[in-house]
Amino acid sequence: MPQLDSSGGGAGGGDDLGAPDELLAFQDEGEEQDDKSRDSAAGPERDLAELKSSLVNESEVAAGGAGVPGAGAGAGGEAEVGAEALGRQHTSQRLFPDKLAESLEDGLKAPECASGMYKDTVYSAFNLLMHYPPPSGAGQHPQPQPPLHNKASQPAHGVPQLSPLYEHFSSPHPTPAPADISQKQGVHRPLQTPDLSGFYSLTSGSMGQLPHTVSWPSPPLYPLSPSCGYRQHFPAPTAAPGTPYPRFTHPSLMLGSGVPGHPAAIPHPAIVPPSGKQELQPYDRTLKTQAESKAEKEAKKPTIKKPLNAFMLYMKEMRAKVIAECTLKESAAINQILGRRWHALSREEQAKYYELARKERQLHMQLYPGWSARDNYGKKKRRSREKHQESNTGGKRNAFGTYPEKAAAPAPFLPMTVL
DNA sequence: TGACCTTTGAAGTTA
DNA sequence: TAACTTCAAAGGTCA
Repeated sequence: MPQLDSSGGGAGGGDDLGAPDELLAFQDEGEEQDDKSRDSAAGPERDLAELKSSLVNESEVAAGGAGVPGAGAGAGGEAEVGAEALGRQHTSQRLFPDKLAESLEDGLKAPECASGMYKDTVYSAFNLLMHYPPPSGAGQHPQPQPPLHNKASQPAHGVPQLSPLYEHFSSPHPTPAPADISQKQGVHRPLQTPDLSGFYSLTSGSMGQLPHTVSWPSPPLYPLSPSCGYRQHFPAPTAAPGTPYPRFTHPSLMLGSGVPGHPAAIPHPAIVPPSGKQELQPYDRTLKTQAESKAEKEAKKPTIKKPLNAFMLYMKEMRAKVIAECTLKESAAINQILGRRWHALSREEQAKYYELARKERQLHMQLYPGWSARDNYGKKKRRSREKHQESNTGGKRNAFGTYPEKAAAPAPFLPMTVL
């Protein structure tokens, strides 16, 4: 049983952010330890074979109209997938009629996909993280944090995405941000610990949002592979001698255009305009009423993204690897593989990501004390997904991602709740 | 152009 | 409090 939060409060020194589900998940993991041991012993080839087998079975189900429940999920170590995943796999099979299975088949055919599947899992980011000082640890000099009254009061371009924390650890150039910058530049919400500032950098996914006005050698700085966000293999930026390495590693440093003395303001990628469209030019704006402008302004408030959970961090790290190994590109297919790999991970391996995710949540809380996941509710339009699900499965997906009407598998976390 | 697909986990909402 | 819903990443796909 991994001691995520109970062993001295973890690396973060706080149990408050330890997600209950982590422990629950591990409890569940513990019950499946035998299965996982068998999985591990069998090696990646077995996993792939099962995955492939499941896909074949799913195709058979699709073709025959009625398959054998559970057969598609494989046997033995895949029991966890079994009934619980049946609904999802039915769904996926339904939604990716042949393409998904085909793409997965193609990917699995690649020898490197099977051979390298579980090798060389890189946890360098986590290892670095483990040496990371606690956010509000002893010896620090916490600065007063002005409360976050509302998002409108935030700097319009100062919203980091927490995942860069993770990415930053993989960076060959962990550039600690100067602690004094936040003070000099009127940072809205300084970090408690200057060390933390070094873990915020621009993410891969939104690099294109950076304006070209930024005066540094842009190409080498950003992750070239938007799919993985890795930075560790990127060449060092080639700046002129004496040119300071561009530092935008902290949201406090990513100041908006309204900040005096900062012509090269950098909107952080985590600040996602809801529409993704350019704002109206000033002369266009005159055409709008004040009310409309106000409403528009409200709608265009920067979005603070949710911190990534353990699985998301795992996906972010492993996605590129899976893509390279399996020559897959469809995220849906890749995510299926990653989901299975995630289940195949040992508890210790998963614990690393849980801990990493806990760190991200800690940082997120420190940076945005007033932020709530609720803030982003409704920002994504779910057009007719519910309708699709209901019509196709006869019911809504429950909290465990299953469809109770079809998959009556017990809740995986039930044992822990009993305990 | 933007929702959908797919995955798990966290957190919010609802009954 | 259990059950349910939404969002987080990612990129191809499709309406």
